[in-house]
Amino acid sequence: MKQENILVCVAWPYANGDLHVGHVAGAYLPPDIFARYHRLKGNRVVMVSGSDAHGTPIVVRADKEGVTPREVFERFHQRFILTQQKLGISYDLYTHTDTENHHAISQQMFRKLLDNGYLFKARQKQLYAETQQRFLPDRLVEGTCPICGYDKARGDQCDNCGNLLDGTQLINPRSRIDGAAPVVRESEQYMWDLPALSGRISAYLADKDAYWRRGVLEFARNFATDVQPRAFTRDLTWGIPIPVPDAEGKCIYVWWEAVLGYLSATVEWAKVIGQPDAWKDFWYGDASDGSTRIYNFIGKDNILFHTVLWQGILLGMGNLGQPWDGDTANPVFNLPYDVPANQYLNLGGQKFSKSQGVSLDVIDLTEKYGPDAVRFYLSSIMPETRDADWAWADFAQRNNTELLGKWGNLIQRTLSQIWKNFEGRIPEPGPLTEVDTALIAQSEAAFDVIGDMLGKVRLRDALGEAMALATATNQYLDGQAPWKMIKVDRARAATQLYVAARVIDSLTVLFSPFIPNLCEAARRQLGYTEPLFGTQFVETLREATRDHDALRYDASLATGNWAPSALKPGQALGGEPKGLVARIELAA
RNA sequence: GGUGACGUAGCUCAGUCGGUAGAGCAGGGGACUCAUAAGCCCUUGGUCACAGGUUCAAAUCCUGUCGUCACCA
Repeated sequence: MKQENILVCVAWPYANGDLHVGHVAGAYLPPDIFARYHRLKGNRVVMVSGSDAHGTPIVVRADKEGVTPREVFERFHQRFILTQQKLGISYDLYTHTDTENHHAISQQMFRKLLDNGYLFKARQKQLYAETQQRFLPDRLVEGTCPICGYDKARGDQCDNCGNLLDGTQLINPRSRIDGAAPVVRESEQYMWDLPALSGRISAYLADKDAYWRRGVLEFARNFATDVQPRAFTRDLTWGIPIPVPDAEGKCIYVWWEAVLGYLSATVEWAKVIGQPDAWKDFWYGDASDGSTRIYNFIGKDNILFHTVLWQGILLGMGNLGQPWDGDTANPVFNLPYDVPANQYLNLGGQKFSKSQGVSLDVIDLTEKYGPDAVRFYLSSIMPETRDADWAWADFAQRNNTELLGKWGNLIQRTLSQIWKNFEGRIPEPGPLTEVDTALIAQSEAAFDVIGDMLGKVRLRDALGEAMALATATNQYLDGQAPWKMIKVDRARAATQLYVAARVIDSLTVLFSPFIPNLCEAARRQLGYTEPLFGTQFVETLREATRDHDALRYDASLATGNWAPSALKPGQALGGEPKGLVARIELAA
């Protein structure tokens, strides 16, 4: 089969607070499962993301703490790297938006849109904080609602009556940072002529019925038909300056350069691996036969940006060639093939909210329970169709009954019988009975069935299907009872245990996108010495004026294949089998 | 306020083009013992948010209400 180019784009976390399990379940774990599957299939996978470094909230936080914005975002960038490394989110490149590379490409984006006629100037009224010499985002202003009179309405919305507001409408506005009254100031900004692109965006959305999630598509179409021009620049101190003369203090609005990160990070990845043109295979490669695909994994709050606005940028830019440099030879960008947005994960029925103490520290969780217990639970309740809920009792129960009871115990009961009765070597099978071949056939078919689900980003279903095969194997063992057979017909018992071991071998691959660590460990117990996957590492990447840390993935040692087991009789187990899955006992 | 999505067993969720409601877990019972008292078999349990409507037939289509969520210069 033809090797496919799969670009896995992951939402860029904003470097202003820690990641919690809700983020992980919604946006970070799904792409990792997806990427691991495609790597096993032998496809060329690049998975990119990074920390979103710019914007006023980071500046405000920095001011509060008396440090620079760079210090704030660097701190969270390091936390994001650590968190995702602990969970095993296998980025080919996890970078950030304050690199020279990203700045340069963002400025190219601005120039392309300007040169292509999609940006125009307009004067805007905005609230300006004289005490801080800074324009204030609407959400950082509060005052009296002009509609209902509520005196703690925010500039973007009134929490009392629910109406949307413009910060300049507030009566007695005051800064939520220091309480000082802001003033209205006019400012000239570049506006993005999104309506000029709406026809092409709608055309892009027209043929997605077959495979986009319905809610995502409805949402996108709804907006694509009626778009307004949007501010493309802001008066910002911490951002990417626009590359035009006399534009002091004007930066590209954070959202636009953040989504551009998907492109710039792919470019950076290509540089880092020493093949500077490799990114073009994904962004310019022939996608007409479906063999080159771009996926964007996000939470439901980002749907608009990733199904309409980002497409608008890509269409508006056309390509990354620079007409002002005489480079017009490049073709147009590929647009995202699918945007499998997830719903939210709540915690014990409440929304995650750090300020109200509703949060779960991911680093802490992985250290206490191991990454795979967390990955398994999040995968089995993954909010693919609607909001889901993290319930502690459910977490422990699923771990103990499914991951441990069905899967871990299946390995343990099979291998320990082999260890005790067959000198720790995979036994030589005799003739296979109908029951044997039926189970093996089921395990082989599972690669297509589960692969199909994974390819369609139905991850929760795929995990359930793998677990069903584990159950079938447990049923097989209970029906065959090799522990009895060993006493009367050693050869038949050998066959039974071989069949079970062989299906387990297949299951270590089928489960591996979800619970890679447990599967690698199970394979070592089966006697394999080579890993399915590569390894993650943190590398400091150097540019001319500054360095940055990035999370990377080295696939050179990976040997996994999305293919049924070819387990060899006689293979020596990797030592006496020991339980792989830890029981979780919650304190009462 | 506008737009969209969702509301199915105690819990987490499936239900494709309308045809007498499903799975896993929890609860109850049983046979076994290789296995981390795990696994296997059987089983209780639902007026499919509510109210109307279309239809021979609606969880499924339409309208309204309530609730939840997201997005909206």
